[in-house]
Amino acid sequence: MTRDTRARMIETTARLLHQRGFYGTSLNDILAESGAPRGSLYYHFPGGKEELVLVAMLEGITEVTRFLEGVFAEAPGPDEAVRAYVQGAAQDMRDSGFVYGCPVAPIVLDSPPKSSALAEACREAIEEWQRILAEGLGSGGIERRRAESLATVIVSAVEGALLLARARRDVAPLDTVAEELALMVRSALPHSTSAV
Amino acid sequence: MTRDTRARMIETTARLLHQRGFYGTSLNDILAESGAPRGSLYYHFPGGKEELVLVAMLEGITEVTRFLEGVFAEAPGPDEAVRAYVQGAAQDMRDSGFVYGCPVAPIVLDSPPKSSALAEACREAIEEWQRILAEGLGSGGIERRRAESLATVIVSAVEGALLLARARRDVAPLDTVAEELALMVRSALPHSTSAV
Amino acid sequence: MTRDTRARMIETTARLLHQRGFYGTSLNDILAESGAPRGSLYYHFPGGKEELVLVAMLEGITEVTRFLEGVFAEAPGPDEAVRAYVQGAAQDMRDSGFVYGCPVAPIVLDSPPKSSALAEACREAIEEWQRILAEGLGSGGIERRRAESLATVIVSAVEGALLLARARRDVAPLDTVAEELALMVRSALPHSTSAV
Amino acid sequence: MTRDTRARMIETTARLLHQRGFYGTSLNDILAESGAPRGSLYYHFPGGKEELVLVAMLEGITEVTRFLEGVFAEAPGPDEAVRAYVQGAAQDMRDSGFVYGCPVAPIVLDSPPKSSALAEACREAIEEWQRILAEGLGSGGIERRRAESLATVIVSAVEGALLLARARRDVAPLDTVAEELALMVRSALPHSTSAV
DNA sequence: ACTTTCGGGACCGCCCGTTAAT
DNA sequence: ATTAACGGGCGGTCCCGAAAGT
Repeated sequence: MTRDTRARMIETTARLLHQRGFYGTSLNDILAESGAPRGSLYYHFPGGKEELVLVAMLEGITEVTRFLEGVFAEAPGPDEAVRAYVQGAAQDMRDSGFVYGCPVAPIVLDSPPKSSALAEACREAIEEWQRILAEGLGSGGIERRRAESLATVIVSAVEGALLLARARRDVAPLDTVAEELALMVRSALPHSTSAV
Repeated sequence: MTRDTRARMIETTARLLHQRGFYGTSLNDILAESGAPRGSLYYHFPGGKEELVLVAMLEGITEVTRFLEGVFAEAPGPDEAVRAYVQGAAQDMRDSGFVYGCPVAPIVLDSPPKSSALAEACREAIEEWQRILAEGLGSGGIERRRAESLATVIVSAVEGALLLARARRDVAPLDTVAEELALMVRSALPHSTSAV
Repeated sequence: MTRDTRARMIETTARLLHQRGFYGTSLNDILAESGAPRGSLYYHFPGGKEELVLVAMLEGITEVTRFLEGVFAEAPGPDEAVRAYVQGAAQDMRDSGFVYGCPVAPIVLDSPPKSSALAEACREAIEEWQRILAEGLGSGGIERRRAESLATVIVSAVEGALLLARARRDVAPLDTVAEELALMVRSALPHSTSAV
Repeated sequence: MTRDTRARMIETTARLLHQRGFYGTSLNDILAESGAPRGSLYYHFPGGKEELVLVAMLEGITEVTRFLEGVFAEAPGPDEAVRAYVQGAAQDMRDSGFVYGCPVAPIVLDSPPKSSALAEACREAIEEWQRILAEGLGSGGIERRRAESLATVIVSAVEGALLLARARRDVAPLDTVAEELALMVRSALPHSTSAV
């Protein structure tokens, strides 16, 4: 029961963070939706809201990281890996009714107070994703510096496309970005003939 | 004095929205920082917080739109226009101490309630920016469909790069995105030899 | 236009007082419903809310007083006069959708602050109605002391029956009270055989 | 301590409702006078003001109901029971410094919004009192229909006399009504000689 | 290990009244 | 006779966190 309560609180928190950000997510809502009593929160998360949010965000980050590692492990080439990454994000969006996007974006834009821990975690998550992408592109033969630039563009474009998709309630921007990023990566590959 | 009070409230609201989003921006903060009394708020904005936020956001949107139109009018080519656009965003970020990003992003991610007006305005702003970009790219000779795809990627990448820049408190992601997007546009131009 | 605005404000105030009492009636509501601008209120009623309420209440009191005088002037006997009085109140209730009751009751029960003027007016209105009733009954031959007692009972029963009628949204209590009070008065008449 | 805080809030609420009605009774006043912190209110009464008011009113209603049942159980006859009932009301008025009247009257006259629960409770309380009175009179030998009519008149007259007493800050109207109602009931009793 | 109850401050919106300018 | 623009305090609700009590 203990684990259930704790896990349910984390899940609910993650969802509410996506929907309404840090300040828009109230502990009361979390408690009400997860069915946990008030006291339990401070038993499981003595650090209060910030700790709970951090844990929920870290779980989301880990999922994204795992997924990103997976696509590079499984895709036939870097361009296909990137396409799969973006399409995975699109799927999450669609499946969740345009709620689930990037787990760090809402925190970054709300910039909660006393948030060195939260802000740090956001920064590190983004760096990790960039690193994985850069390595994946590098393995495909793209020169290191270029790969890092492309990784930055890819992370940026996906973050932005998630935002556009949510605003339109339509995954079309993610589809478009998936194609263009794949093309961009292909163009950067060493033996590419750059056919568009 | 009238204009001053009203204008000051809008300015303060815009800044706080960038810093902490819709839910993190309290009317008390706005009133305290703009030095306006509570009665004035509901005189100038009978619709309350939502109306004030809408007005502040619309002003920010207009600024971006104007700037975007300007870069295409003045730059020698579409690739340079895109570079100037992203560099303009980078400059705003730097000048504001990593506070000012996109005026619609915080609203989209907070998805305020009863907000058809706010959500609609966000959607329209993004479409407008995409339209301006697509037209600008089209004028440079890029085929219409491709221009629209690139416009989506550009808007997405800028949105995302603003988020990355904020997370890192460093405009490097915007610089990188500026270069890569310019390159991407140049590659799409008809007489391009696509040299990378 | 002046009279119109002023008169409309008074009317609206009277209605809102009946509906929600002194504290439940806001100047904003009055202004909104009467279509008058804010400044007009303090031009016509420098004393603010309390003065406006006093005026509105006094108009209502005068109407009741006039009606009460009328029934005694026109009815064939005191018992019929009392019946007509109560039925008049019932008609007001019904016609107004169970909004209009006694003009002083909401003020008495809210006991507004600094209200010597309002409270005094309520007290005087009640005394006036009792006086008219006592005189009317006395003219019918009922001994003076008894007439005064009956007047008190009649005013009380009507006040209470208005409250019951409103609570039930049904004028039945007023009909019942009309019959019983008429009977009570007839029983008190000198030549009455007290037949029921 | 739990019971104390909750009970104190209810008591204070009841008193303030009598004094100033629903809209004139602020939660701030209640909290200040009962010494309870804000959080306790929404813990004990999640429904907010309306729930607190409902509970306070129901307690007052129960007291009246108990008292009414008591007078019929103890008085030698229906007329004496009615006299005792009215005198009980008079005593409450006097003892409370002309604050305590009927617990439902202030709510009925303020007709709070969204208040089906409150309005319903008022209606039911009045019906219950009428029922008790009608039964008590019926037990004394008064025919059922007449007893019901008299019950309506009695409840009405007491409600009204409480209002008159409060307006005058004098229980005289209640004394008068006590005598006249007792007389009225006696006249309606089967073996009455109807001596006045 | 977990819950109940407290604590008080912040939220946004509305309140009534005033002022300076017509 | 009316208006625009304050002025600031109070409305009910909800906030996050802690304490007391199992």
